[in-house]
Amino acid sequence: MARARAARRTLDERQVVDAALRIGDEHGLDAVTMRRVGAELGVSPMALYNHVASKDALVDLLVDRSLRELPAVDPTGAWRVELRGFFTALHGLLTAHPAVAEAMLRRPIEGPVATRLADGVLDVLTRSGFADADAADGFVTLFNYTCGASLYRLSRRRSTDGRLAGIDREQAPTAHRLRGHLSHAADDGHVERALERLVDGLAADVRD
Amino acid sequence: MARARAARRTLDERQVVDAALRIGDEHGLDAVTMRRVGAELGVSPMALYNHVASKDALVDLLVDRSLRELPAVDPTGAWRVELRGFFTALHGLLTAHPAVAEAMLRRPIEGPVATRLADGVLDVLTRSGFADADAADGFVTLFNYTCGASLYRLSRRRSTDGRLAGIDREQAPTAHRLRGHLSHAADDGHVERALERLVDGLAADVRD
DNA sequence: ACCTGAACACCGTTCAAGT
DNA sequence: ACCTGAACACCGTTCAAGT
Repeated sequence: MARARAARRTLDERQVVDAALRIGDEHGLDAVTMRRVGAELGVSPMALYNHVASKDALVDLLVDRSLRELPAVDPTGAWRVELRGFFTALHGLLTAHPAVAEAMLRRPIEGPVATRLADGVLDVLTRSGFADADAADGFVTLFNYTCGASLYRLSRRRSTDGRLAGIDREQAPTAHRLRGHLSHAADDGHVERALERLVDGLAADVRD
Repeated sequence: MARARAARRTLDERQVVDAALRIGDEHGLDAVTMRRVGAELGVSPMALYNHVASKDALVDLLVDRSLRELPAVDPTGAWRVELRGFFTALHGLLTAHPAVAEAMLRRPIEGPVATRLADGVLDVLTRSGFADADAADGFVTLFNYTCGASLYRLSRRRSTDGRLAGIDREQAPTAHRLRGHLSHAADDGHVERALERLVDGLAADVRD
């Protein structure tokens, strides 16, 4: 009974990152401040510096932590299937955790989890007959599109009503007429279809 | 002579936005603070609020201002040529003005210039036989890729040495071997080639 | 009509001090 | 070894005051 009480409330990196992720998911990356994370953990802001080097380092850890949710690709699998699966999952992650999408563009991502995931994608491509340069180009193209698509959806969500209401019918008649389609272009189905096309487009690079 | 003297140093919105753009291009978007823009203009930070509604509004104006550099698309032109030209120019703009790229993802872009440009792209697509939904999808896909590619290059530039040095050879052998190619995937030539492919991929949507 | 200065409620981070 | 409180140099913005 004596050793169970008080629970030895020791802080560690994992708790700090989890708290930051919680706040980020709920209130956006801007809400992730050292003061607020400290408050969430019932601790002084300065206590966090015993476990993370800086605010920037905390954001990097937050990204790397959440990337763990992604399934690794099977390097021996069919490349089209693996790529579609991976980037669809990445897009799902980024739209489910907008703070991660925000963080990925504020900071270069070079954490261990990100690196391991990229390695798997590149591996399946080179094993499938892609030259090194084509594998790298294909990966980066898909990655760039996926981040862009997540950000586009995020910005739609942040927009006044998410429906592109600000478009002037006189000044921009076509954009005005297509405003509904422009909003829906961020939907899951459309993104998945675009990813499928991008993946298929890489087929021209496979050497026989 | 009497009315020429003292030059009636009146501040206006244009001067404020120009100063913000100057600071952003040189020192990044984070350096664009009301205090610093005020200092650049030799004026109190609070003077700016007579010409822009808020810091966020100033960033929106900064984006819209710099988008003016882009050439409008010719709605009667050949859609492949027009699209390639427009998105290549957009990518050039975003890499030349990193602050604009940063701003485009922090804020939804709905300014008048952005809207007019989008209208031109959508117009050339619908005139060329694209259904409304396909035109919107195609535009958004290209836009997302272009923003993503600009951010990727920006993050490479921000990286420790821009060469992906942090990749562990044991943990991620393929990524390590391809690190040179991964860095170069952000180069102009590679982005233009990817844009060309994306544009060509849309051809399947044209109804005859 | 436009500008200023002081003030408020925030930031990240340093540093000396506590246990 | 870990945590705290005060302090510093910043933010955006409000508000009363000046011209």
